[in-house]
Amino acid sequence: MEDSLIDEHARLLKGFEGELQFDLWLANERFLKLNDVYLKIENSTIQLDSVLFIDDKIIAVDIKNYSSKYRVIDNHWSNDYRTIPNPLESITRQHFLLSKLFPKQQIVMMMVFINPKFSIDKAFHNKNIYMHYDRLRLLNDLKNYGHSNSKSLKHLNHMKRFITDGSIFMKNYDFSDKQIKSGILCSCRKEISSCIQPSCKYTVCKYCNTKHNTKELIRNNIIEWITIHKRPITYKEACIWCEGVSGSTIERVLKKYFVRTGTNRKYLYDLENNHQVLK
DNA sequence: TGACTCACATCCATTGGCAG
DNA sequence: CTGCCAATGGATGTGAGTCA
Repeated sequence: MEDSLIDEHARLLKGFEGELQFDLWLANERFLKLNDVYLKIENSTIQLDSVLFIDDKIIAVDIKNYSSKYRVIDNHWSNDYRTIPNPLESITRQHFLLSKLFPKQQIVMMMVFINPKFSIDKAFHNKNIYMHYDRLRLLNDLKNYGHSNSKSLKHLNHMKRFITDGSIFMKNYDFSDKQIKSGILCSCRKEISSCIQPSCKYTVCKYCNTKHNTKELIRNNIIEWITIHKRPITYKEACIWCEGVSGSTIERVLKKYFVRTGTNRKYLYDLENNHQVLK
């Protein structure tokens, strides 16, 4: 593969990981939601990482998985390796195009910088911008909009009419499991299987020192697998995916946190609230 | 048909977490 | 600090499906 394609692939994979992380933020919420949608509106195409439909509001969330220190220079952001256009400006264009589908006052634009390693030298004054430590504030803000109802479903169906396949953005990238490594990931996206100690309820990440409940760590990794593959997981697949964790523990996690379907040797484990992910 | 595999279920010694 | 209890991994058993 050409270097530029490898870079592009790494960039897309990173963005994808950010979206998965955001899914975990909302794992216990019951909002109508579309992930990674491409909308064709009057000959323009926009990509939205996540769209939530809560009461009469359409909440478009742009998820950024930047992982370094940025400086604001004029209308650009710079780190040690690159300079990018101010990402906040893309929101304006998305808002403008979305306002052709829905009344402006019903559209909420949000941006989430989900990676703990991201920092910027200027404070944001927009309350709809969230940092990695703002999960609870974001959940609280979403709940203040109400809950998903028939109005939300109507909006979702209206948006679906404008969905395009996104091929102009994605080219021919393949995110098959061959390219995604197994193992337990911390919220800092480092592989921490080696940090899991036998008989220990908690696991401390050696990279970011975050203390995790081991079962919840395993649960989140399995949710990630289900999100990636868009289907329930088998016991064996969970064992392979959670490399380094004993089969007994994986069994207990599957039993405790997931819904089992199928019969005899064809058991599948799915999310308890899978219906909230509509795509 | 029998050996093998899979997906648990059960048991048990060991260990960590935490209340008192 | 101590002791209780919950959680752990490993060993073993079981029943159903697969394959030669």
